[in-house]
Amino acid sequence: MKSKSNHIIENLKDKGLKVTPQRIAVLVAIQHLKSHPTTEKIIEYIKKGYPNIAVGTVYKVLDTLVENNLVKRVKTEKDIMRYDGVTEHHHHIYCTESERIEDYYDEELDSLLSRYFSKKGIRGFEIEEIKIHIKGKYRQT
Amino acid sequence: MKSKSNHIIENLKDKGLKVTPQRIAVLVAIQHLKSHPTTEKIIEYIKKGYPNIAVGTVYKVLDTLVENNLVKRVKTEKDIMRYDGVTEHHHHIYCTESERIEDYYDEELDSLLSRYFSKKGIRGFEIEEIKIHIKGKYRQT
DNA sequence: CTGCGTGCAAATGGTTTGCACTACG
DNA sequence: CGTAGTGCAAACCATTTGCACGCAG
Repeated sequence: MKSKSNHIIENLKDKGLKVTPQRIAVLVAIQHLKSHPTTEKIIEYIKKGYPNIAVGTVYKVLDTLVENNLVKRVKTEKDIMRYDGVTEHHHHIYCTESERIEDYYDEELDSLLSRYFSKKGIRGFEIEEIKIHIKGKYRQT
Repeated sequence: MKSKSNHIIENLKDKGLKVTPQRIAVLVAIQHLKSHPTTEKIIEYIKKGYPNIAVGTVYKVLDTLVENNLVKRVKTEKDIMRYDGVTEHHHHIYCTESERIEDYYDEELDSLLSRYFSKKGIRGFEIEEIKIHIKGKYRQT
């Protein structure tokens, strides 16, 4: 917990952002919840240890964090926003039966794709990032 | 236009949905607008030729169409919904400088991916669909 | 100190809902 | 004809905003 907070504090400082308990709380919440939480879930979690935080503040903090790439917004077909605390490149697995969204890391796939697109390219378009959305069902093994 | 409407009517009938002018108007609008329009854009377009349509009706029609796979919701990092009238499998190119979202078809890529995943798989997960999100910038040629 | 960040509460705006009415099949 | 679909307007609810206060740098 200490080391996590330190890491978080560094990240904020590196971006020239003021280090406030609210920002730390939001980052800790996202890391702890892991499951690409909604703003609601984040607020719910934070309120346990910090009942006075304002809802508006959480939204503002999230905006700031997204602008500074400390957190990402997750693409969804719903109109409720979800967040991702993992900043390294990764893909997402969407379960069609639940709200679950899992991370998917695959370097082999990444290099396959980057090879494919560096050869093929897209006319008039400069590719910055390629993310895969895998849709399907989890089955009990 | 005639042929388009006929095609649309068939699609509705095939799903066992009643064929109403409102549903036709929504489908025509999405096809005509092409650019993965927001609900607002769809309503704006329909009102030109059909000023009395109710906003609520358009939302209900869109829900019905999505449920019946005649239209898809487009994943976005914004909380405003966008729609896609193309039901064949395709990918999306997101421009980071504008709101543009373009379709991307690539059978070679599709078979590459399906080969890759049929070999590799994901433990405990049954893949239904793989979609690629390509993020970057359009450059003037 | 000095302004960025927060708390609070009201406002916004896309989307949903309930109900009486209409028209598709 | 009977019911699925529509129009309308009020309700909803996630998110935004404005402003006074407080704390990080």
